[in-house]
Amino acid sequence: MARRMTINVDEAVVGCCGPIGSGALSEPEANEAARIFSVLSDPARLRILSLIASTTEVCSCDLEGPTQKSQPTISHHTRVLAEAGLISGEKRGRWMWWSVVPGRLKEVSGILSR
Amino acid sequence: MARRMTINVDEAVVGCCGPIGSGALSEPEANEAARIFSVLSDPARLRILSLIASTTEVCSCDLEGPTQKSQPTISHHTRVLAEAGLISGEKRGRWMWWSVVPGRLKEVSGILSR
DNA sequence: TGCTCATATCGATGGCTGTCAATATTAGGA
DNA sequence: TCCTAATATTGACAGCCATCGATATGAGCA
Repeated sequence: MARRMTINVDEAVVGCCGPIGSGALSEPEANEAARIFSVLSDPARLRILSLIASTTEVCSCDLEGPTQKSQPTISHHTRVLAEAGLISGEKRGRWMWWSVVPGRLKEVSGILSR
Repeated sequence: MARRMTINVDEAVVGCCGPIGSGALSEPEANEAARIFSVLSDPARLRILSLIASTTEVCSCDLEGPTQKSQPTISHHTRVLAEAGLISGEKRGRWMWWSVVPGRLKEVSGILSR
């Protein structure tokens, strides 16, 4: 049986702040935005995200090869991406399948508009 | 007299990679993209960027107050932002004036599209 | 040329995090 | 209920970086 697993998505993050050019960011706004971008500031994590975003679904086991990272490291990165609301995972049998959260990437990129 | 100062803008960064959802990022592409996002992953730096992006020009001296950071720290952050091609500075007299580089923010946000 | 002031650079430090080995957990199959 | 396989968690460590005090640079001014 399939279960939707959305791990600890911080709801407050989802609409953290308006465009960066419309008024100075408050300290909490800046903290939240920085936290999102820090999730995107790791090469391995970006490659994982791009692998998932380029298809509909990717198994955790198919991420070790392309990224050349150990299994615990992959697990760590997918968790971080999920907690940031960028991807969500579904466990089917022994396998974990990841897919991007629709609209989330657009939301984050919206921070950078003026 | 005014001089345009563009500090060490890495040209190769400008078009580092296509949208994150159109094929897996190569290792160099991921490295470059991660480097850009790491520049955006600091709260103080984001506040500085938003202060500059919300007006046409901001003096370095006007960044210490709102951010509550020391002068060396401000100088460090503006340098990092400039090296990432996000802002550019112009020295007039004793003051350094910063403004956003047109189109650069849009370029970076483009990485996050599918 | 001195003096002052805005900014830049240097050096040191504390905290954060990416990484992996070892281990735990959980699901399917016999 | 064992065994195996996929993933999660834990613990430890190394490298990076934000921060600031001290100092250097350089521009305006008298």
